[in-house]
Amino acid sequence: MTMPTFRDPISLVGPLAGPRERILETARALFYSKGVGNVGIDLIIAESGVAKATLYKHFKSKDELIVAYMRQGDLRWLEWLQNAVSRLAPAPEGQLMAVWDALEEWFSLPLFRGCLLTNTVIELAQPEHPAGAALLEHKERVRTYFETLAAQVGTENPRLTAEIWMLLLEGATATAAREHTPDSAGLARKLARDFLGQEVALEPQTRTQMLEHLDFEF
Amino acid sequence: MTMPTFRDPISLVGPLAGPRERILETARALFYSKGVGNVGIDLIIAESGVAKATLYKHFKSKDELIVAYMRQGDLRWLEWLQNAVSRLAPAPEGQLMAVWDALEEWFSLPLFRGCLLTNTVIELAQPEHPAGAALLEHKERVRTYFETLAAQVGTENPRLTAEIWMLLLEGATATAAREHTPDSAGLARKLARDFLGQEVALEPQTRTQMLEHLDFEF
DNA sequence: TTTAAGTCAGACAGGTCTGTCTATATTAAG
DNA sequence: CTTAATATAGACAGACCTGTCTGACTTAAA
Repeated sequence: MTMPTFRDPISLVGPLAGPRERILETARALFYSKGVGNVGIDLIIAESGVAKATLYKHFKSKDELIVAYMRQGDLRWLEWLQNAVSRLAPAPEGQLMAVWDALEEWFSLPLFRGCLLTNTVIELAQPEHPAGAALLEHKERVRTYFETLAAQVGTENPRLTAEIWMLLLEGATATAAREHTPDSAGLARKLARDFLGQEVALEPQTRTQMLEHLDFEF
Repeated sequence: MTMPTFRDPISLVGPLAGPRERILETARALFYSKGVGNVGIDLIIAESGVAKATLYKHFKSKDELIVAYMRQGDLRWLEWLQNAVSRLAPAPEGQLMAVWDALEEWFSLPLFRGCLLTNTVIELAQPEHPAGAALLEHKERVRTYFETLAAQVGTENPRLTAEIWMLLLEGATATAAREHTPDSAGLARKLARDFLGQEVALEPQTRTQMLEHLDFEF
């Protein structure tokens, strides 16, 4: 009498993924595009094909699911950035500036809507919510990554360089999301290049290699 | 039998303000601190002391109230910025850089939570919502103001300068809201100063006057 | 084959939200 | 004073939301 459980063989996350993965993958797509406050639990279970009791077995509350969604976004985005930078600039000298090329790719995605974690914290608007801490940890991870890239090319002050990269990242991201164009990546690249032109103190050979990377575009 | 209508003589907007002003003032405080999605109509009418039918007489829907809230925030914030800049730098040569001092004041407000319009657009997450157009118009107004300041001090490319000011504004605002400190204003000021140091081409006398303004702090 | 854990489907309670409506009270102009 | 416009208080419908619960089904290991 009862139909056998339906398992879509080509669903988004695949039939082999467990309920937790399917929930998180569905939450990622829906939360990011519509905002965490505009997506109900009922929609997530419908889209993921998971029972409501199963969702609440894996996540005690919607808030907990939101935090898990942010943690996942944290790791996934940073991993994507690092891969994109390595792909765009195989040589270490160009990686610090290749950040802006990677961001331009990100801004060009049709579904781009700004930083997942920043958007969530703004939407929740609750200073005590654990989402705030998750956001700070994410940005600190990104800043540290920038600092290693800066140290790699021998900038005078890798910490300052990383903080400037963060500021330009925030500005370019907010601008790209608002204007629906990736142009702000080019402006950030220009400011970053000007800064490096003043601050970088390298052995002449490495410096020349690096400045070659800075010259294309803009 | 019925109590006379109560009018708090020292209420936020004052007893003389009409219902529309009281609604907008209450919406401004509540929407900004808690987010437009986390504030119900019932709360606004309770805090403003206005009847629900009156609110829906002045605003056809909550969406319309949200847009009016954004338009008000647009004009008020820009007016505040212009006043702050004029106060901080009475001489025109210093006004372009005084923007960063004004922003530092803004970031230092206890209730600061980022750009009112940007936050609202992020929260709504609806590409077709008129809030998006209101945001673009606001930012264009700000950019134009920066361009006049840049032209005032004779920068080589006022348009480019204004766009850089916008990018740094976005970055510093997002950072200050996240970190709960006004420090990002200083970093934006440094980048802005470095840019002007490269780009400004003025008669030597004006240039000297301006660079004096750039020297304090950082 | 039995058993235990995990999953599914969906009803349900209790709350919140927007927007409408009724009925009364106030205000201002003629 | 009369009248028309406006404001007030609050009930209400209809929708949506989170989180709990029941009961049946599936799966895998003992």
